[in-house]
Amino acid sequence: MSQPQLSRALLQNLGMFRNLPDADLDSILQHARVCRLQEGDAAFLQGEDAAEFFVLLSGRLKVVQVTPEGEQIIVRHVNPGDIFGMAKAMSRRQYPASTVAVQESLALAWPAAAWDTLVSRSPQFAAGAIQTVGQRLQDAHSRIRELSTEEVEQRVARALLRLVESSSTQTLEGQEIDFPITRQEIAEMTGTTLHTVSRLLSAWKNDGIILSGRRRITVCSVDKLAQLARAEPPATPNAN
Amino acid sequence: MSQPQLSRALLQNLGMFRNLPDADLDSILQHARVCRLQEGDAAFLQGEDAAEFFVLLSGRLKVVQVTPEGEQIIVRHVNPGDIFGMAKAMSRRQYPASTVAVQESLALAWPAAAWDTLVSRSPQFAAGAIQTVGQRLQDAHSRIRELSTEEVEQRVARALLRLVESSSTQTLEGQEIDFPITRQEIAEMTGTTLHTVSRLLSAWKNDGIILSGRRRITVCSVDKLAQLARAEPPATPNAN
DNA sequence: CGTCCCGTTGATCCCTATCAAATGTAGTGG
DNA sequence: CCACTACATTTGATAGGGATCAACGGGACG
Repeated sequence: MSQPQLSRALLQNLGMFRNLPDADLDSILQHARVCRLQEGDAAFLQGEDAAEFFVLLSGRLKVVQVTPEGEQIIVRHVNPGDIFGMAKAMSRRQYPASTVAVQESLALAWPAAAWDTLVSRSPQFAAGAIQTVGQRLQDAHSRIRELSTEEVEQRVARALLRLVESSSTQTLEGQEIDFPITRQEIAEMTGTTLHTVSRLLSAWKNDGIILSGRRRITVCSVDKLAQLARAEPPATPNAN
Repeated sequence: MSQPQLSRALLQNLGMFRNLPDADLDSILQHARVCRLQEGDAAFLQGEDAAEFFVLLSGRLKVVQVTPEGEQIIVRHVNPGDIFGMAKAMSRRQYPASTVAVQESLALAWPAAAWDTLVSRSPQFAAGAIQTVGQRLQDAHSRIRELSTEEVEQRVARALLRLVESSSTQTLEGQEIDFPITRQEIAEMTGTTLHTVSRLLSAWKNDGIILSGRRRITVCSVDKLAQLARAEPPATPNAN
């Protein structure tokens, strides 16, 4: 089991691992398993026994729930540096969702038991975990608020903005989303259908707000998109 | 400042406070402030500085967010034994929502600083907090899934079932929800309008599934309601 | 006994899901 | 290098679930 050299540098800037002494970090790294994922591979599946928790080093994952009726929704995306699969830490037996790579990814995995060790060894780690979960709870509440009160157009606009925010690259034309994404997936993020998403994106493409190809989206005008996300701009923004 | 006698018994069965030595519990109780709330009173308001966290001893609260446009949504209800207002523990400066009594209530409040003391004194306390927040995150994801994929009727049915589950009393006619609740509030829980809720409840009343008066709801047939929550029963459930 | 809320019920409209094809685009294997 | 296949996207037509607009009725409380 000769692990590749895992550097402390991987973890020590990762929020929850901050404030841990180097010795602890080293010991933690020794128990880590490296987890390589090709696009489409799952780190784990909904309902599986929550045996491990993970940190994403590189790439991008989506967290997916399937409803009893077989529909999918995307709960969130996992970015490099994020912890995921903390089910056991929340005292869940099984993972409540599947986590799937949307591009080639690299993660570290630890046996769930290691969690308790970490928490008891460092109150800061526990505090970091609470903060992380708390942030996700905030995000979830935001989405609930949006799903409850906003129209599809605003929700889709907001979803794009979040993607730009969390993982996009500046290009000549604008901010390009770093990983391949389909209309179907955007629909699963916003509680609508791929048809409606397609129509919206087509309209926005006509207005020069975005560019898009197969599984690629570039946001040209973040401002106009933010405008749309706020509210329906009254067709005539006042001759002013 | 002669506090009423606060018994350890109030806390020691409260999940997060379990596993704390009696001496610690006593010391914790000494720093608690008693917080009495009349119906309609707020423990704190959205946007206020998160100076305290709370435990509800008796009564019932609702956690409410207002959107930029002034619409309200009910994030969750707080039941006796629940912790609320943990914003500071999640490193939020301000409370992200208001918390308002829907009936006369009694709570304990601690200065936010006490949180860190608790976490560092007891890893179990930290673990309990993570579990609590994790459970709420699960619940939030369930709601997102429902808002994304289900129809209004199912969502309202499910909301009623949850209320029955968490705070109802068996009466002659069925399970009566313990606190006053309006159609408007149910609408705010389910992302719809009071009109639609009223229509649904009227229909269900006709079918003998519920009884309702002003701000009062009794569920007579939990089974039929669960049926409705699952899916639209095809008008003819098959002559079987 | 009047006023304030809360609840009920019509009528109408419109956003968006659904149904149905056609077109485009990558990848594959011959 | 091209035909073939699988998957993504686009676009039209249609229908329907709920929101919205508008009144009215009824119980509680001062």
